[in-house]
Amino acid sequence: MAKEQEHQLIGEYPSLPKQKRALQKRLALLESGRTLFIEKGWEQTNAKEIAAHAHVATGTFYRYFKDKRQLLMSIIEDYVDKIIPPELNWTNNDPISYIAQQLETHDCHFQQLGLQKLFPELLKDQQINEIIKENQTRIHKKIMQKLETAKEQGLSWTDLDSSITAWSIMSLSASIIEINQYQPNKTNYVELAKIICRLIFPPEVLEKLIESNSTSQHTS
Amino acid sequence: MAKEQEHQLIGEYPSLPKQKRALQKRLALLESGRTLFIEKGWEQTNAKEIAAHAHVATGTFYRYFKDKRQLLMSIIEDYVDKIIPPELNWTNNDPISYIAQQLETHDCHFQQLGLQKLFPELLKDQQINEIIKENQTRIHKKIMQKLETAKEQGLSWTDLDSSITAWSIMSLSASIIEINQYQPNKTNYVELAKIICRLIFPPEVLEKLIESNSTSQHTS
Amino acid sequence: MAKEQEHQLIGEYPSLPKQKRALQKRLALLESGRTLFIEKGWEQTNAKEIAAHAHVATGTFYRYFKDKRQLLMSIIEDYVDKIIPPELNWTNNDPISYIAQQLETHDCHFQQLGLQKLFPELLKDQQINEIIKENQTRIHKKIMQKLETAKEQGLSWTDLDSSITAWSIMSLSASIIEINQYQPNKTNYVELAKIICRLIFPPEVLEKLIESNSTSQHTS
Amino acid sequence: MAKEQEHQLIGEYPSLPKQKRALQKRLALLESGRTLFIEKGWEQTNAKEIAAHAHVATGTFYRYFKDKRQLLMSIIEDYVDKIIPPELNWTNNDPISYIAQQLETHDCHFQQLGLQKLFPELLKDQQINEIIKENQTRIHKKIMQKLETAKEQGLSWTDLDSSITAWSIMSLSASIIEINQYQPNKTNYVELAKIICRLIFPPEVLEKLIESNSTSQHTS
DNA sequence: AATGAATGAGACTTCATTCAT
DNA sequence: AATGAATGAAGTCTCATTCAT
Repeated sequence: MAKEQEHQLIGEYPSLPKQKRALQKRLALLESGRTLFIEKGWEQTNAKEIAAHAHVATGTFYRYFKDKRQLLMSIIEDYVDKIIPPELNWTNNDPISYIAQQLETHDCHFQQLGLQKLFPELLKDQQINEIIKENQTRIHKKIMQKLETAKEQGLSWTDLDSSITAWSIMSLSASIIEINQYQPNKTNYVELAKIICRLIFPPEVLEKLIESNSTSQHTS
Repeated sequence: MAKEQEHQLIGEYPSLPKQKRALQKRLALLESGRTLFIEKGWEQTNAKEIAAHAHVATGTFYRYFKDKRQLLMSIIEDYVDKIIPPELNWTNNDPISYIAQQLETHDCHFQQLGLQKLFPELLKDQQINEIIKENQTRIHKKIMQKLETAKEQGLSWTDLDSSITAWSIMSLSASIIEINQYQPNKTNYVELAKIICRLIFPPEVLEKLIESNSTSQHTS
Repeated sequence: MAKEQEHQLIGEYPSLPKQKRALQKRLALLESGRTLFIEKGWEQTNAKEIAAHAHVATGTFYRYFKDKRQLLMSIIEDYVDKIIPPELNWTNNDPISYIAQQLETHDCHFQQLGLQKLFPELLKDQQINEIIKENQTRIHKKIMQKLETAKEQGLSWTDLDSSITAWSIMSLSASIIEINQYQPNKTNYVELAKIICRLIFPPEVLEKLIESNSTSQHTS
Repeated sequence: MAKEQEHQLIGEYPSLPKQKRALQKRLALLESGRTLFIEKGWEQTNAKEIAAHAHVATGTFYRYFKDKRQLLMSIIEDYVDKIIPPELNWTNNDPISYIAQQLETHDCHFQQLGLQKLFPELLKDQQINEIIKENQTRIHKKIMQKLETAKEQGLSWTDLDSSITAWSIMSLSASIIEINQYQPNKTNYVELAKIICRLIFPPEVLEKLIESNSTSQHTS
């Protein structure tokens, strides 16, 4: 803001189109909201503070957001996919390292957003709840289909229910965040990946998969 | 007030009711609080309503509870162990049916309490959070020890990290509630139990365990 | 309850029973509201001020009144009959002095209430508007009936429409307030009464009425 | 702003628009304001809406009007004479039909403006109040003078106070609007005119006046 | 001149908690 | 102990008006 104003006085306006500047204020509010929600908690943060922290007037807050909740909604809108366990895709890869990497990415995103503390609050919102549920269902379906395919190809366990296995995989994926809180360790990703793989592949199959993928990578 | 508090431990009730009627009022308030919190949500319920619903005066509320939060704390105090994933003990049992039954019990308790809706609120409370964390850690330790023992006895997988496996088991146990919400089914308990067992025992071990236990049960 | 409480403590409290005290607060708020509305105007007065002026907390205001408007409603509720033109009854009286006296009473009430300034505001309220309209219609009906009777008895003009005359009488009655503002004078009441009488009685009839009433009063 | 105001008379427009387009905007705002005030009420209408309805920006509103109130003032400025009871002039006419026609004209104007709903608001404005009062006084004076003249010529009642009669006539004239609301009827104008005439002329005088005027009209 | 985003004072209201009875 | 009226801080949100472009 300081920079901008320097240019204004001199007369060479950066001349950001109105919409863009407005967009910036909106973003400032979003960021300010996210920061404060994480820092002080949802209930402990009020619209006035969010506005002040974003260096705008209270009224401006209400130009862009109906209320505090809508701000929260907007904050997570773009990140819905990141607060949802990753869609694990193990085909054509070394499953363990692939999954481990996915877990790490998911965990990083989540941590970066600092949304852990907001998560409970999010769940209260029916709309958000629905979005999350839909995504969960969608992902569950994809994972299940892959499990079925794998089963048909004789790659996976035959005695486990695909649907429950899919939910389990999702649950385990999500748990990486909690595990890292209790017991932070770089190897958690790999270890959890191994566990997830155990739910999918019998050990001998997994070995072959790793082998073949590492070979193909070698050749390629 | 200062005086009174000197005589009290923090978190204790403003006055320990010794008479029956008083105890009844306290219980009425607890029940009233639980009902309303579940029905309308924590924030949407106020002290006046809780008191009214319990057929006492607003002021009486504060004779039994320091504030609204303490009421919530008291509500869950007795149930902390029930909102925590069960401590799975598979020794000397058919692991699958034993775990399945544990899952069912846990799920039932949880559902009955209707605490799902309060859970997010609970997590905000540092004190409760700590209690939960402690319990989690304690349970994790126990499970891990059993896993280690099992490993030593050659009963369990040797390539999985015991600690992460223990967390995974806990995570899966807790996920039964969510799974039942997405896909209600009586067999979920058994299917999830199978999955948990897969993380512990190689299939051939599990078979033997089941066999021996059913035999031992026959003989006994 | 009031009695009981007097005996509880030494008994020398002003010890107004709860209800009574509450009622007093309510009255204080009503009076405070009336005063401030008249003094500063409706829009310029807010709930906080009304409460402060009545020496109660803001919240107390909202225990007794839903909002500012409801306070206003309550203020005038009891006075609705006083802000409505008087119901003129001239039978068996010296019409002029009777009407003059009625006008004076009405004017005094109105002035005392200081409601002139609030009147415009009152009219905005639909509910109040309806009450006023109903009363107006009721009074109009009564006056008209009397006019009809008088006409039948040959006491009143025969060429004037009773309904319009009734409205005119009401309008003139109400106008005393305005007239007194423009041109304050003790004789206004009598002069306006004369004018109203002119709309009802031909001069010769009026004379006889006055005469006979004054005679009957002498004899009685 | 300070500078600008120095060059302006209080109550004058921030800038006197000299160009056609500007004038049009001003008119659009006036019309927009009038419409919305009537439709939604004074308090319920805000500057933003008025501007939007006139297809100009919010800021433009304040180029033409100091504030919302000034807009209202400007709206009625041209119509002040129309919200004031008509100046009844009965000389050289059939008084009844003349007055009836005046009443109708007044009523029509008033209705057309839709100012009934704004009236209460107008009265709050001191400036407007004064204008109205001045006009009322002026009209009252004129009517009274005519009454005095009539009295001298032996045309009117001798026992009625001219001043009060004048106020009464004004009050009755104004009441046509209310009467029409309660009891809409085309003949109201004539009937009320008759009543007003009764306050001025004794029946026999009125008859003669009507006769002579109709004759004179015939001859002319 | 015109624009419309920005401002911020302040209105209204709720409710956890206290206190007089 | 019990009562419920009273408190008043704190929150949400509006809108007349200003201001940068």
